[in-house]
Amino acid sequence: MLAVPRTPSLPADHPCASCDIRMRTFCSVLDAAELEKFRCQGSTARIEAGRPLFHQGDPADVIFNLKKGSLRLYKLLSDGRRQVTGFLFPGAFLGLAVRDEHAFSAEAIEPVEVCRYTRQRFDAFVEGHPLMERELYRIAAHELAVAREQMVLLGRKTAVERLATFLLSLLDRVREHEPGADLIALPMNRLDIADYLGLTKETVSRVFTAFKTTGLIRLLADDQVLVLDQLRLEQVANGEVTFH
Amino acid sequence: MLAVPRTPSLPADHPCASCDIRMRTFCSVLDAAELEKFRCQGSTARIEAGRPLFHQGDPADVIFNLKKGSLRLYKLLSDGRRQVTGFLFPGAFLGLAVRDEHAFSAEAIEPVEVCRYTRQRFDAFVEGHPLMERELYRIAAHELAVAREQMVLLGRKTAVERLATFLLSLLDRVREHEPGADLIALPMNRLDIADYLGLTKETVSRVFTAFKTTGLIRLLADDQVLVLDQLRLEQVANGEVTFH
DNA sequence: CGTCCTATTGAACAGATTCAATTACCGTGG
DNA sequence: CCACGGTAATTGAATCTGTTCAATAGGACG
Repeated sequence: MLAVPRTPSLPADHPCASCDIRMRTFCSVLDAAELEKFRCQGSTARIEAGRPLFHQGDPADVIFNLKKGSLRLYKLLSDGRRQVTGFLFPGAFLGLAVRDEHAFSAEAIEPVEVCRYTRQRFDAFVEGHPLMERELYRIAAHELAVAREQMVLLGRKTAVERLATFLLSLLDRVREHEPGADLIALPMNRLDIADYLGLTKETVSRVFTAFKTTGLIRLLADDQVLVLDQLRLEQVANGEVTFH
Repeated sequence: MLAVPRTPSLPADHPCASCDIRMRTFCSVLDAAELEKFRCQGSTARIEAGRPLFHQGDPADVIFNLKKGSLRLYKLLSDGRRQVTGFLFPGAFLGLAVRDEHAFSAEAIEPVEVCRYTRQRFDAFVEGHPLMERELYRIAAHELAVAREQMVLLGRKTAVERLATFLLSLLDRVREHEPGADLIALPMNRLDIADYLGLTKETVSRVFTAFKTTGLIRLLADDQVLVLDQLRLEQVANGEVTFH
């Protein structure tokens, strides 16, 4: 469908020992026995940094559960312009498309570990569990809300507001696991961030510098960002501060 | 939650005689008796042009089924910047949020007729119909795909590409009902279109003029657009033509 | 026919991009 | 441990697309 460079298919299967990251989400809707029945039907695969899980247009016959690492999801225009529609982190489900073809590409940003289920098997499992159906709907509706929030960012926010918003969303995610944390990992590069925020990598870089020199953040080694002034970052994200 | 001007609540109820536009969609998953059971539990309301159905932050306790007219959905930033996240046309469902508060506002663009169901009643109905659950998931997943396509438009397309894409999407919609048609109704004004495409009303106006003078479209009275050269409009939408 | 609102057009401006050059960083090998 | 090489990030300057502000034209309606 799209003329994008293909890499060979995923590495060979080996049994999945503990693919229960996302499964925990389903604990609330499935009893232990049912959960166990589904838990280890998948197989684990490791994917190295930069490698695709699938491309836009590929048949959507596999469901992924991201166990380790991070992914970028993106869509391409025919001339190569790219829009990153999202980043995925451990616990995320991927491949829940209704269509039989993927509408976007997924690539590993860092070395990744995923648990894979055939769509057939996943569908069969869901078939017998109406509450799973509801949970899937809940997930889709949440992603829809996130996507619409991103539409606001892309359509109406300035470069400075976009990056501030992005950093705060990453901070939120970190704090789900470590309340009070102020250190953000940035596994994706500037181009990824730019293509996610509808900017260029140069603009992203410049805004990072501006945030740094005004004392909002500190850029550390190993792709890490320390948030120094969350309050002002929030004001910047909401356009409550002119910033120049 | 948001300081937006409120208008009084919806006009008084009156019985719904034939709220079956969207119900047809569910025919595939419900038998006739079940469908009938749900069909007329709603009440019809008329809303005049410019009036809201609900605002961002309002409790999401009503489900709407759009029977006549068109709606704009939008989100506001605190300083008044607006992002229109979508336009709704007859047959559309609205209010299917998972959260208990609306994440966006909905306003009538033209005089509108909706069928309303209480969320409570709708949920109760869905509860007993697992296939409905699946259908709702299907709808949400489709809207998610549309939202991501719009992210590409907002993040990576030029003004000219955006408007061409928009016109073609409207043309698609028209042709679902009238194959081969080339006349598009534009009930929304330039500002609505601009806020949907992440542009200003002036830019939208300028691009309309450019499309007109290059023979792509003709602007007719009564907010109608005649598509004269669909092929070239598609090339423009896909950036295959420089256009200047 | 006049009023009001929307749409169009024009001209100056600004934010972000583009293109180019420099610097920083990281892994590798000596 | 340090020099080297390659990639990514940063910085600079010119350019450009789209915005802003302002004025004019058009259209619906009383």
